[in-house]
Amino acid sequence: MANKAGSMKYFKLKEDLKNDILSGIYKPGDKMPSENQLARELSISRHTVRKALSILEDEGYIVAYHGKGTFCTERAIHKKQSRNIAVITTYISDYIFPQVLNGINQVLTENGYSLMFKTTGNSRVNETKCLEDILTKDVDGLIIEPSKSELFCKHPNLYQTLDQYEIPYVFIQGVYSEMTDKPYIVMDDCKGGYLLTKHLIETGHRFIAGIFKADDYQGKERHRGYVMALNEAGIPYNPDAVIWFRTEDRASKPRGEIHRMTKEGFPMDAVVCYNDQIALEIIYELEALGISIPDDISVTGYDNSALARLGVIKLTTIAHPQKKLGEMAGQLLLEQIQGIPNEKSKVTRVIEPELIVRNSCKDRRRMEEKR
Amino acid sequence: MANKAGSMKYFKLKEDLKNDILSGIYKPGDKMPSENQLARELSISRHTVRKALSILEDEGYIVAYHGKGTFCTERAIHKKQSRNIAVITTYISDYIFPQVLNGINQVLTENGYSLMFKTTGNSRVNETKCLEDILTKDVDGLIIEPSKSELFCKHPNLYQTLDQYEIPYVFIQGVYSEMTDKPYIVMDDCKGGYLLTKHLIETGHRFIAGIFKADDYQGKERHRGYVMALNEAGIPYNPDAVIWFRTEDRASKPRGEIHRMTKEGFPMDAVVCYNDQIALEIIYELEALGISIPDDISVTGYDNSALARLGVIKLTTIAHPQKKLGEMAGQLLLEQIQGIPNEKSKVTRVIEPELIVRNSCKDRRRMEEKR
DNA sequence: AATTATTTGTGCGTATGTATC
DNA sequence: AGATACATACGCACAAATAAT
Repeated sequence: MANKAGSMKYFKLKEDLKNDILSGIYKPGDKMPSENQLARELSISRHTVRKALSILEDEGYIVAYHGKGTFCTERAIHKKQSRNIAVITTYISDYIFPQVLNGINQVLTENGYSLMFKTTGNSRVNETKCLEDILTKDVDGLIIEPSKSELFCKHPNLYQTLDQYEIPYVFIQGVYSEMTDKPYIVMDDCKGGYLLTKHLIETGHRFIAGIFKADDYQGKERHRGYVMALNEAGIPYNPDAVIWFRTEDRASKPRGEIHRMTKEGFPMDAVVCYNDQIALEIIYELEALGISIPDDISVTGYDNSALARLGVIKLTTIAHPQKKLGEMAGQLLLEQIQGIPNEKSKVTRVIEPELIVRNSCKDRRRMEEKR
Repeated sequence: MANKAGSMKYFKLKEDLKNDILSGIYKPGDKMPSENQLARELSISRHTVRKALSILEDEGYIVAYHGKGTFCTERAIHKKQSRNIAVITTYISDYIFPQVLNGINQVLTENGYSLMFKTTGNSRVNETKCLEDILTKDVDGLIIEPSKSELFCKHPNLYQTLDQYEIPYVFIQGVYSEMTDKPYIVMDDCKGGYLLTKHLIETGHRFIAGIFKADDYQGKERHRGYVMALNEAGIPYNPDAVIWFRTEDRASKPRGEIHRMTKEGFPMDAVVCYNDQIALEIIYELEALGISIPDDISVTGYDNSALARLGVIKLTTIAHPQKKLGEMAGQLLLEQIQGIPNEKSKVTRVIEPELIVRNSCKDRRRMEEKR
């Protein structure tokens, strides 16, 4: 009897208690009213009270101790603490990623987390899939290297969902331009491009070509630094001296274009390359055309990868503290997870680039002096 | 009353019913006895029956439909299909691992799985931790590269637990000698060592030193092949010509010993090295001592890593189909997961080694002919 | 050191509501 | 309409753990 509209008393009680907890009436650690007390005050049976409490316990809001009482859970439990963290990168085995992953792995396993890895192959469709997939698992946090970071973010809604679930995330290597208010760790790629170009200018180069990646943050930034250095030295910027490539034509376009420019007699005494990989390809291409590196043309790389040190021609490049980047990302994410939400959410860290001079560039001032 | 030893009737009933389901008395889709029927037959109250059933429903073994009845869940639920797979390796960024992980990643993500990575740093204590940790998460399968695989397995009980939970696992790179009945994928390292040594013998070498890793499967196997080739050619095996090192003294011992042997005038015209990394270190050490490679001493590597191709001295080595190994491991694990358990559980695949000849070895027959 | 009150955990019996067949 | 089965709810009794007396 006495049971019409607001049926399912246990459900209503459960919801009421949950709201009381969430609104702070019962604070973490507080003792909840005893079962008998609730039953008496609400004029319902203890059995019904127990059912409601049992559900709340399953959901993690309260804990019952035999003989002591029922207590509101210490740290808001709706955060399930899976101690899993997801890492999404473009590639897993290429280039600098192994070391970055190594750094992430080290910091986070030291803190008792397990890592889940996913790769996008620099495809935004895959990035969407990865994010959706991760939302079905439960992870405490996310480190993500955006795919084609210079294009518009394709799925802001997924990041909103992450925010709703209060799953912190940290960008590395690049950021979507609309999301720069989120925590991210990048190298100052602009300054890196600037340092390389400035070094070439200071060592007597005047016709400096550039090869940059069009569809990521780093490419655009390195190009920006390249332009800054030229402007600063009063050398006019020539768009025809810049080759833009994308993920899709990575393997063919830079070599093809440099081949064409050489054949057409485009004046060049140096090439600033997007990274070490491209630099080596350019060197092979130029040497195949009978051009000597660095005697005829100087070439710079970026990242100081293993490739830069091992060949006959050792690349002048920018040091990329790969493992350090991973460690910093792990550390920043830990702070996001442990720290109070809605506070210092705009943390960003920038890694300073460092110029490494090797023998892929020639100091052309001496030649002038010798004349 | 009537309540002594087998206390907690609901618990006992829950366990009994679970066993009945697992042992096939109730098959997926079957209708379970009604609450009243169970209560009557077991002479317990319906309330107690309900409690037991409610727990089983939470655990996913049964589903209750209002007004219809309670049914055994379709696909045996105790296999929770988390679609997570764990990968445990010794290292993550070193050497050939990135490519192996790449292969695993590709095959398994294509099949809708997410990967969880853990590294041991080749420490068996860490391997134990990783396995324990993985048992707390739920994974559908496990790919593991054993740490110090030539030593006795330190935690057979953990693998037994995996068996109990019916979590399939696949070994890569090596196997604990007690567990060769488990599925694993390894290269025929013995044959690889044999091929390298045989090649050196055929090209006129007679004083062939060897450097091998003592604490893993691969090291022992490669050494075995080295000995086989020597025996076959009638060259006596000289233990003093073999340097054994372990994970701990990896960085110092091989270089130190080869230095000592050289200084002592130990006769050598070739060195078979455990892998490319060691080979390069030995080359540096020997060249620092004024010995020319390959003119004075030939050196072989193993794995055909990026290191083997990039230097001035390009290593004669054994091709390691790194990505392929990862793909095969992923494939084998998928078969274990999808296949009927207790069937073809002894699947093992061996990768054939392939000799790659480069310029770190000299053909000394020509010298003899010229005389 | 033993007792007592309080509180949660287990179990029984009953009644009513509601969905399915 | 009626039988069956699960869902919700009430009341009671006792066990076991805890804390205070």
